[in-house]
Amino acid sequence: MRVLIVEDDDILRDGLKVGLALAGFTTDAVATRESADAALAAGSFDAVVLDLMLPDGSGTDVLKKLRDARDDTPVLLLTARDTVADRVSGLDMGADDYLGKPFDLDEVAARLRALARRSVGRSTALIEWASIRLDPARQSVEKSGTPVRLSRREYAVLQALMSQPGAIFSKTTLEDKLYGWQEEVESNAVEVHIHHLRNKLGPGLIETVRGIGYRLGGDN
Amino acid sequence: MRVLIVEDDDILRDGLKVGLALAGFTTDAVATRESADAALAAGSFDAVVLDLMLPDGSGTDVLKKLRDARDDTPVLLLTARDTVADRVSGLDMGADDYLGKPFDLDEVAARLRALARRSVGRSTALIEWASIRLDPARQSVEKSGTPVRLSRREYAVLQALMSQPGAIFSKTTLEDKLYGWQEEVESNAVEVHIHHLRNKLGPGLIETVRGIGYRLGGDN
DNA sequence: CGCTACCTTAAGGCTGCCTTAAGGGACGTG
DNA sequence: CACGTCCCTTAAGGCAGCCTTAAGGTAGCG
Repeated sequence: MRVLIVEDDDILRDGLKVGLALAGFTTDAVATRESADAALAAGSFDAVVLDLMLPDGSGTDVLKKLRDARDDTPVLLLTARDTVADRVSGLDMGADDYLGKPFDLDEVAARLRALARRSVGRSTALIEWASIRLDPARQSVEKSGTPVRLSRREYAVLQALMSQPGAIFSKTTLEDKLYGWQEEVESNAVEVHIHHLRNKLGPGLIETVRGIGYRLGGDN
Repeated sequence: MRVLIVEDDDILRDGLKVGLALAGFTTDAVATRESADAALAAGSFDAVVLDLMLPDGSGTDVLKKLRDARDDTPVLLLTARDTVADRVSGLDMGADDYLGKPFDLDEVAARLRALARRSVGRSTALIEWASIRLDPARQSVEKSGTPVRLSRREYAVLQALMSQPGAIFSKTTLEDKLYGWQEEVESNAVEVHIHHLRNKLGPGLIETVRGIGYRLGGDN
């Protein structure tokens, strides 16, 4: 779950970055309209947290540009001006949700989870596949009812795979979901995490599609 | 856009009905949990506006029942208790959005539009021919419903053939689809892959057109 | 009957993945 | 502040599966 944060206030931006990281999101943060456009054009995000007031323009411009490019990435608007008219116009402009400042970090995280969930066409908050159950809100995983301790990276890999059971994720795609720009990885880290996941969750769950990537498959 | 309103307060319910009608929605309104369950089981709605406090139970029960039935209809929760904890739990329970009372009708309408917008789309482009089904998104192939494991090259050959069922593909054309311009192949690799495909998918599917190439043909 | 195009099979090489282990950083604890 | 723990990354070696190649066999076509 990779999220782009667009917020010019340094303190708020860092707060969001830290808070969402704690909630299990991978984050990239920018402060200007221009860099937001660039980031959105370059990387693929699962959601965007977008401040309306930016130094070099309005967040609505970013939103409009995104939608004009037929990009459906869920967008959560943040704004100080919290009037109903603002909300309505923001939502009708293509935003998916709206929060007025001051906001609560837990609520931002919950709304992002709801948006991401809906964007892949799923309704329930729990994700289940074979004997595995994953709870995004609690960042917890169970196998056949017994809890399994996963590290953060392991959890992130599993969540990505379970977001679309059966779909194939290339190693590059998984890296994109695990790491922001800063922290680029130049190795087989994903392979190692997959290996640890297989140890903890049993064989047969994560299939290798040689030359292409990984996916959830079979059962057991 | 057909919306189900679940709200026990008569005044609020009528207000929602009128307001949403003015905003262009078709509405059905019920007042109890039981009738909400019945309405959801019977009709198909594009969205649900759901009050949490109902005379004969909680709105969360309705929500849970809906999601357990694998119904993805977007749900907008309404509630008087507007604490952050409530919102977070509501969203993580499978609701798509959340509004505290008092709310503004325009905002309800805008949020419903945002929900409905997101819930459409997502079509899978399967290619089918005879008893073979190919899913480009998953890079998977089924024969008569049972999955068939193909290697990357084999899959590439089959996808090429199925992209235009019945059309003839020369070996050169197929090679072009399999290999970049860099890596030239000087052998009968394509023939071998065709052979493996026939083994896995059965005879009769891939026809040889002597001197010209291959194509999908016949059936079975 | 000979030629050509294609089929079939098997073997070798190579790419990509798995596995393991070591080093370093973050975090908590004494 | 030092120490221990956990986790994450990096790197190296080994293994397996796939792809290609090549050689011999078979069917179509004159």
